[in-house]
Amino acid sequence: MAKTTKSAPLRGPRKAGPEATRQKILDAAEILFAERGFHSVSVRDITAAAGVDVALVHYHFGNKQLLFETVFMRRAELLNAERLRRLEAVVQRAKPRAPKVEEIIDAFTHPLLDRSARGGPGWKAYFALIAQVNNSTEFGGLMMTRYFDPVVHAFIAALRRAFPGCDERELYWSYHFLSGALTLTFAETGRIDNLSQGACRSNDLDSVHQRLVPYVAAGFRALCSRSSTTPARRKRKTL
Amino acid sequence: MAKTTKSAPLRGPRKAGPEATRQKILDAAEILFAERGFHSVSVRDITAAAGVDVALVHYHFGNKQLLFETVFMRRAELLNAERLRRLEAVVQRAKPRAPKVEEIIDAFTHPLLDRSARGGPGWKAYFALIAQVNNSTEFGGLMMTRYFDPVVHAFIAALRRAFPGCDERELYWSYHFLSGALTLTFAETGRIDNLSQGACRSNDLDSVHQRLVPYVAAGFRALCSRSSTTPARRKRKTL
DNA sequence: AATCTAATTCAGCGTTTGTTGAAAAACAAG
DNA sequence: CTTGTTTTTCAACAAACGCTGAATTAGATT
Repeated sequence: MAKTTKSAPLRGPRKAGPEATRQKILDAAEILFAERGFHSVSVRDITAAAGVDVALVHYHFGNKQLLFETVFMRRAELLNAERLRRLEAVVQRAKPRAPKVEEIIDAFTHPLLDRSARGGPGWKAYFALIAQVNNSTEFGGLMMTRYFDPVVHAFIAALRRAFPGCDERELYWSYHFLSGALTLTFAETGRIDNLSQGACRSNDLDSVHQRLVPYVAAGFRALCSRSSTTPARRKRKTL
Repeated sequence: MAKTTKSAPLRGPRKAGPEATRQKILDAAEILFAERGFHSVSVRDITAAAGVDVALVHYHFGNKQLLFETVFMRRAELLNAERLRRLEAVVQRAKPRAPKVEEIIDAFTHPLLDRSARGGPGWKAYFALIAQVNNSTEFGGLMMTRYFDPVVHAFIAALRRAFPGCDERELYWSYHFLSGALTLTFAETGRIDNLSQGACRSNDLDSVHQRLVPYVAAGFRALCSRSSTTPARRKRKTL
C-alpha cells in the first residue's frame, strides 16, 4: 500500500514525484489543522488545498490520524535537536558553574519563537498547532509527551542544577507554567490585541520573548529558590 | 420556533419540562465539547448523552454553534460577577494603599480553580473547554474577548495601581503569560503526571494554585517594577 | 520497445453529518 | 371537554465524511 523500499533518498531535487506530493499534502494539512483544528478539517479540504487527489492521503499516510501525527513529528525532531544543542552549549560555556536561569530558558524557547517569527508560514502554522494540542484534553497528554519529553527532561535537569536542593515538584510546576505561557503565545489568537487596544500585538514575537524570559525566570526563582531553604513559609491561607 | 415568552420563570422546581431539557442538553454538551472539542462532537452524541431527541437541540438553541456559545456563556456570567466582587473586596480592604499583587491575582484565579477543584464535573468540564478555546486560533480571540474582557480590564486596572508608572505593554504581556499558565492548568491533560513520573498530578489544583500565585506575582514584579525606573536594562542580546 | 513497479486517478462504497417539516404528545386556559 | 400553544417525537433530506478497489498513468530497469 504505502512506500516499500528505496524511493525518497534516490530522487534528487525534482519538481514532481512522490516526495513532492507528500510534502504538498503535509504543508497543506499543517496550515489547515492549525487554523481550524483536527476534526473540522476534512481530508478533501487538505487535498484540495494541496492540489492532489483525495486518495493520495491514504496512499502516502494510511489515514487522517496518521497524517496528523506525521505533521506533528516532521518538525519536532529538527527542533529538539537544536534545542538540545543550544542547551549543551550554554551548559558548557558556564562550566564549572551552572548557567544563569535566563540562559537555560532562552535555549528552550528561542529556537521556537525565532522560527515562528522568521521561519515562514509553515513554521508559524506548526506552532499554532502545538498551541492547540498542548491544551487539548484529547491529544495534549499523549502527543506532547511522545514528541517533546526528551528535550524537556534535559531542560529540567539543567534547571535542577541551577537550583540545588530544590523540591522536584517546584521544578515541574514551574515548567508547567512556562509551557502554558509559551504555547498561548504561539497561538497568536489576537486576544491581547483587542485587550490592549493595539498596544500589544500577538504577532510581535520578539517583544513577547524579550518579556517571557525574565518573567518565567523570576517565577522559577520564586518557587525553586526557597523550596528547601525556607520551608516554613510554604503554607498559604486561602486555598 | 424557539422559546417565545414566559416559560422558565413560571415553572417551579419540576422534574421534567422544557427547562430541564435545556439543562440536560447543556450539561451533556459541556462535557462532550470539553472532552473532544467542538467539531468532533456531533449533535447526536450530545442528545444521546442527554437522553433526549436530536431535534430538540435545534428547537431550544437554533443550531450547534449557538448551543456551543450558550454553554460558554452559562457559567461565565456567574464567574465574572464573583471575580469582580472579590477584586473589589481586596481593593477596599487595602485602602488607601494598593493591594498586594498576590491578593489581586488570587481574586482573579481563585474563583476559577476553586470551582474546577470542588464545583463538580460540570465546572471541571467547563474549564477544560475554556482551556481549549483560549488557545484556539479559530475561537480564541473572539469568544474569550466577548465573555471575559470586562473582568480582565478590571483586574489589569488594579494591577496598574499596584505598579505606578508601569508601561502598559508590560502589564498586558504579564497578564498574557498568566492567562496561558492558568488555562493550561485547567486542561488537566495529564502531561505533568507523565513528565514528573507521578510527583505532580494535573488534578491537584490546590497545589497548582499555591504555586501559581507566587510564580506570576514574581513575573509581574520582574516586568512591571522596572519598566519606568530602570529603562536602561531593557535591551537583550539574543532575539 | 518491453516489462515491472510505484504513483496517481476515478468512481463510489457505506456512514455520519447538521438540519428540517410534519405529526404526535403534553400542557395550560377557558 | 375543548381549544390553543408549547414541547417532543419521528422520519428523512441533502450534503459531506473517511476510506477503498480497480483501472490508469508515469518512471525506472532491462
